[in-house]
Amino acid sequence: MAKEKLLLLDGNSLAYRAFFALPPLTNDSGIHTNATYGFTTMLQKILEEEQPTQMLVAFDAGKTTFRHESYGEYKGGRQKTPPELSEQFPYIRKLIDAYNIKRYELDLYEADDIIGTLAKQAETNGIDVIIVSGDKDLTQLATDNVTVYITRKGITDIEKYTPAHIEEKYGLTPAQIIDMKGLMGDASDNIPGVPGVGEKTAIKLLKEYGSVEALYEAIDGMKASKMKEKLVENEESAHLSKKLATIFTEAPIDITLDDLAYAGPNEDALLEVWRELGFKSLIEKSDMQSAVQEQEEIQLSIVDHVTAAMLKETMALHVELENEHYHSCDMLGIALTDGTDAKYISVDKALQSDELKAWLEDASKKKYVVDSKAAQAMLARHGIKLEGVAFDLLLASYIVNPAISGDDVATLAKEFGYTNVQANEVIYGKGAKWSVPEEAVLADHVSRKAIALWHLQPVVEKKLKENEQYDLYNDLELPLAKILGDMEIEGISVNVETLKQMGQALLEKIAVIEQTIYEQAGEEFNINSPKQLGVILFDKLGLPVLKKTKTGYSTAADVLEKLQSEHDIVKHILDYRQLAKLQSTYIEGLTKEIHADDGKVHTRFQQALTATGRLSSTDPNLQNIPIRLEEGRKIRQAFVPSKEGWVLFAADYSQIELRVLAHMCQDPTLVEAFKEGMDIHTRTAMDVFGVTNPDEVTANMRRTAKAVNFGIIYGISDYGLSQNLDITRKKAAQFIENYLQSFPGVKGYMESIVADAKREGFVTTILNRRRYLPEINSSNFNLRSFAERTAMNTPIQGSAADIIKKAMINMDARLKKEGLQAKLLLQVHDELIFEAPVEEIEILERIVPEVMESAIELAVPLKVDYSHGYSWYDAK
DNA sequence: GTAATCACG
DNA sequence: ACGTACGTGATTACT
Repeated sequence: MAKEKLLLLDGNSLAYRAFFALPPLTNDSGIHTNATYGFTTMLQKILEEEQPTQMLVAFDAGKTTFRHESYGEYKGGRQKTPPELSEQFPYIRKLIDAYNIKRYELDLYEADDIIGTLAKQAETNGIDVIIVSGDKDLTQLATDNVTVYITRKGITDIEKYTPAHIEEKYGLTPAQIIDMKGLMGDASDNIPGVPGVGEKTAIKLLKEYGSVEALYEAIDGMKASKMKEKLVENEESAHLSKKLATIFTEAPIDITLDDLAYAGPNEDALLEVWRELGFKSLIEKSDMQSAVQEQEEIQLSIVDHVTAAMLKETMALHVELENEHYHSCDMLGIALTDGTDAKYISVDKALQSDELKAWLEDASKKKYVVDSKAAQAMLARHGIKLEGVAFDLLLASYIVNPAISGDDVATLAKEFGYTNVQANEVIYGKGAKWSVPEEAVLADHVSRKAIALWHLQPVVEKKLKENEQYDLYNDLELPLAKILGDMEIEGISVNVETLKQMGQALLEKIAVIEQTIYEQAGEEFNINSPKQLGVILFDKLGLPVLKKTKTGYSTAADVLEKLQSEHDIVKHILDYRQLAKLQSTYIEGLTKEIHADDGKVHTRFQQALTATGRLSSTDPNLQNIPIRLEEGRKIRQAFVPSKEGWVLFAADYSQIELRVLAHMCQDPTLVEAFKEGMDIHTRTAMDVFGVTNPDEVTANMRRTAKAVNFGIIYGISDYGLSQNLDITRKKAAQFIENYLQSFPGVKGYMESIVADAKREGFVTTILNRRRYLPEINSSNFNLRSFAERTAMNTPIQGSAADIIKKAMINMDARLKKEGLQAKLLLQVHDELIFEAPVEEIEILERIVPEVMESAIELAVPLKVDYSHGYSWYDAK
């Protein structure tokens, strides 16, 4: 049998090390994970390298130890453990348990003492011992059979202390480490030592005298010096300090070496904890991922013929898709359950069944689904109009907590403690290994999803009601999903020819600029590579470096703009960048997304993604089509109506976020300004610059005021404003102060919303959407400041999102009621884009502003601007 | 996969 | 003193 090897870990010390060595990390639920992650990687590495036969992690027990009896101030004056670390200790314990590693703590004793005691016992029994800690004190335990591993700066970087290494490093024996600490003390443990004696002096003294005791026996013979005085004066302290630093190797532990046998982790439990903590890279690296989570049996039947008897009044329905691109991918299967057994129906059978089609289209038959919009869009491609969605797990989870990420049923289910369903990755694999399994496996997986939905519907709805968010979910998000589905399915026509011509013109221009840049640089290089560009600009041409990134020089537009006067090449690079962006993203990228069959693009609006409640748009993103610069704006000429004689109609909220702010803070000046229909940036300029007449406000003053207003919405900071306006921080701070003095209501609101967030842990919008801010009470300045700005911004941005969502629902109803052909196509945060027959424009001009302005009544009026034209470009 | 950049509100 | 504007998505380069 191989020689036994005992690994002893200092749990507290390693957790602290990991916490301070790694940047602040959090998982999807906002729990900090830097200590747990560092601890885990360290553990993984050491397990692999050492292959121990026995293991234990020791922890410090409560606050007081036997050392406090002889010295009350022991470890006094220590900083309180940061809450971001405290919250991680339970997970570290969970991790250790999942590894099947013994952990131990003992009242009145520190982890050191437990480790010392066990190390001694093991050595007596001829077992090799390795001790791992971040605390050098432990090196006193080193012997020929006991090696002490101390982590260096990182956590996986380790220095191995054997007696020989200690001799080499300090010229001392391990036992003399204690004497060294007795003389020099330890600030972190509040051990006094002898003032004025540091590491160097302590080592010198010990080389000469051997120990603290021997030193004091010989002290009379020492020649008079300042140091001798200090030593004499602090003799008592030296002895006490040595005593405190001595690790006790006779602790009354009630575990034996036999209890410490280590035979490897419980892989399922470990994966479970890793998933909870969001250690995706570790899960992927490990070969445990294939380990199938223990699943309860389910009752399911694969049906050949859908009968009316199978289709109940209320059922969980799952439509399994190949991937997230539901406008183009395949459907893999369908499962239904009413809480008894589950029915799995293959795609072929499902599409042949008129009974199923009728049931799916029957609004009175209630369906519990996940991602109703995806199911709606997929079924629509097969001529089935999904109706009667009564529960959508994706949306409900998002409302409970928008930080919950992922659209996999397994991921969402787990948030609510339901685990009887596998992650897609487990069933299909990922990347190149992705494949659809045999039907039995697929049927089981899809059925489990339906069963999960059935179980979760009451659980999640209860949670929504507890948080008073059921209305937001049921009356806003759920009906909105269907409207968004209709919009996506409808799509918007894009003229390929227009794009093609623009692309050709762009390519020619780009080629010319490219040559000019190469000439001015004196060589050819990849202009698209910031790294290569940096070398040309800052090394070769010697332009001044104004800003750096983590990896090198910054070549971002704001930096280049400041360098324009330095060299002609800069302007050309800016032009190149602008045109290259248009070409790659908006000409080539957009063209790829045009469906060949209808000449349209069908974006996907992500409804359960943003932290604030906004939508986002992907494949293609239609919410960032250029508008600010004329060259880019022309891209909009390619967006056209789908029918002859139709036009595009666009309506946007004017200053919706500032109006929301006015409503929430009730600042009299701000409210009044909106009620009187004033230009809000001019009004702000008057207050910030102290002028009484709007005519005195210059264009520049208004521009500055506009930036201040943005700053207010974003959670103002003087630095941010100074960067934006390219002014000094001091000036920016002055503007902010002027603003807050002029609008005391805003100041009060900002203060109270941050205070609320600190108390409740979350902020809310007008319709009670929540965003949790776990870092609002962090002791880390950056994290806390970020959370504070978020607390100020989210209610504003989120409430604006609430308003336009409500407007979309009301608008959809209104279009139906009026019997119009006009269709809503796009939403871009504060604007709605429709297409309509030209003869309906007059009606739209009347009803769209009316519906949008009355979506939610605020303390200030909402204002909507609108226009129409043959293309999106012309609807300005 | 991450970083840098840039498009939008 | 700390280092920053809020919220997104796509492309490219590079490891």
